[in-house]
Amino acid sequence: MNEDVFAALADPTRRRLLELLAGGEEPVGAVTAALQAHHPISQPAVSQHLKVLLAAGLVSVRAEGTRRFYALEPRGLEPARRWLAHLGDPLQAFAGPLDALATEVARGRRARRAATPSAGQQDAGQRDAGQRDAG
Amino acid sequence: MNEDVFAALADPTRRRLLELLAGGEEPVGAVTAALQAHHPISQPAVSQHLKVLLAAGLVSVRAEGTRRFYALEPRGLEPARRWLAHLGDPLQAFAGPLDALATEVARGRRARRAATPSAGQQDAGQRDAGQRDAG
DNA sequence: TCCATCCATAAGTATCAACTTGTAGATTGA
DNA sequence: TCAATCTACAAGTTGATACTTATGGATGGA
Repeated sequence: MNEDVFAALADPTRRRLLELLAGGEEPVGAVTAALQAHHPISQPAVSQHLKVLLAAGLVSVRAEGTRRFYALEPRGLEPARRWLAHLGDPLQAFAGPLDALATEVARGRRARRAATPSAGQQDAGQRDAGQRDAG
Repeated sequence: MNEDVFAALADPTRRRLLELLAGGEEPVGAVTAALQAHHPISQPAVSQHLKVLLAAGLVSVRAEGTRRFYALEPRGLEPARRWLAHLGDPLQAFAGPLDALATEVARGRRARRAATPSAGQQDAGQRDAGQRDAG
């Protein structure tokens, strides 16, 4: 649900946590021990990473006794997957959100093409970044 | 090539740059202008972002005159795509890399069960990494 | 040659993020 | 009730990173 998914995935420790949870739900202590087998890390640090993953919708929690079982939430990865897929299929992708940007870029191309190359094109673009060709 | 691909993708400005370049190669000035249509950002900042994307293998450059054309490098996204795909297919994925970790997790469970904890709690678990229970 | 343009690098700042230690809340067992 | 265990929160530190302005190198036109 969150487009901060990529930010959550940026940390290698968090990616390792997701890999661990891909095998099934685990309590915090178990994944902490698993991480510690690789490199020293404190239990609060793991809790904080899990919190980030939870906020990003990449994991879910279930309490049982004193333990909290975290599980991978596969649907949370969909925004990332979709974004990557669309970037490979630029034909129809990003039509909406990129509309304005595409317009800007297209203007740049036109400017370059039609340019009476004596005048700067981008300087105008940078300074005049207010005008919009909204069309 | 780089597993820092996720780190490169973590920044929204860099993602927007990739979206812009998905429409075809563009010189720095054009993408700078496009970004500036959204929010103020300096040209050096854009250059720095492009440098990060280049290091991550997500874009390529081509010099032409005074301009440098950046283009999306679709193959650079493959590690990210693959990682996401494998996480969705946990059945066979990560069997190798996660083997050791899974072992650790299992050992942690056993340790918790069998442990005679006199002092530390899970600290003992990571130090204890010697006993093996083949059952 | 001189100047303008395009872009990258340098240097400095400020915000953010990952980590630590310490501790508190919740649950379980004696 | 008391002690032990599991986990999250609080506060503080440190390093990374995203940004700025200033500037330099390269190219192209007059």
